[in-house]
Amino acid sequence: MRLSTKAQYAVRAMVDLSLNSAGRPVSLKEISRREEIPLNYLEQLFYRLKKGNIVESVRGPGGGYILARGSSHILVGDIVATVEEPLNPVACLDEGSEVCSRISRCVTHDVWKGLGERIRGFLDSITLEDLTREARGVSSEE
Amino acid sequence: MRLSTKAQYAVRAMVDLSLNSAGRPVSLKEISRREEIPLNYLEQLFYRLKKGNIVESVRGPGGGYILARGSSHILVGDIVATVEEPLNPVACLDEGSEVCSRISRCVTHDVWKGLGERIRGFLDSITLEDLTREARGVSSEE
DNA sequence: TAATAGTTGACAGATTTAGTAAGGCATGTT
DNA sequence: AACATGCCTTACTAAATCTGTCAACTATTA
Ligand code: FES
Ligand code: FES
Repeated sequence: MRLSTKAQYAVRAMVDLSLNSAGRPVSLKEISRREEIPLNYLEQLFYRLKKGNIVESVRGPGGGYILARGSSHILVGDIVATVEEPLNPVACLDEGSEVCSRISRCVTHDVWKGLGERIRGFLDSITLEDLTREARGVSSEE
Repeated sequence: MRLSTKAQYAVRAMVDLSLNSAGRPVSLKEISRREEIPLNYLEQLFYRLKKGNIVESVRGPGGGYILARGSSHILVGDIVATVEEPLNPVACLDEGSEVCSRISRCVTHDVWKGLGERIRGFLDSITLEDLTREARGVSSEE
């Protein structure tokens, strides 16, 4: 029941982006340095994030990425779902999949379905703005 | 964010066990046949389930497994946690692990921690009895 | 036109998972 | 006592997934 590092990296990178973008685009190079995430790996992640309409890119010198919308409208669940395709606990929930077993029409199916809904529900209850605000608070504390 | 087949098999097998044990022990051979789960694989699972005090074994001919306590006191979360050791979404929650990054003392950490708690909370809210009852209902419906 | 920075696909190494194999042990039956 | 049943335990392998790297390309701006 592990989240992939993709998801962890993506969320951290998005917080970093939101935190350090003062109107201007932020390059992956910067994020890579600050967050210690391999640049090439970040590229893959942002490729997906862009296709998921979570960020927009600005090409050329001085370019980079910017948020596609206000951070209060970007949910952690969006980021995770975009980068880690099917957020379902079991394969049969994915799309055109068959039932896993015949016993009583698979009672356990509903359990996993409910679990998936809880997971999504929780991650969708947190916005990028929440994390950014918290990050600012934490770094000035102590 | 996938559950291992271990967890899926284990829960299904436990429902099967609870459903088919009328006081007498149920052999893994039976469960294996009914649920179409490889016998050797089941043995591994029940080895753990026994160590987790969820089932008890009866050796010798006519032996098998029985529930260690009433099905209303066995939580789905117990089964999953026993068979799929650390139920945490990220490694740093496990035990003696280091912090994943230094940015602002890792804001995302609390998110994953909360997620783990939700997952456990949900799975702990369902008992084996719930599933057994449902299984009985479903098979007679329709 | 040269430098910057994003875009995209291919690929390899490491790790994890799923499943198999095999031998041993305990218990009850004949 | 011998045998059959069925649990107990470890070891191993094949397959899938995950993580990260490489390399070549395209668009933009100074
Ligand atoms: S059919 Fe979905 S868990 Fe069995
Ligand atoms: S330290 Fe736990 S997620 Fe970063």
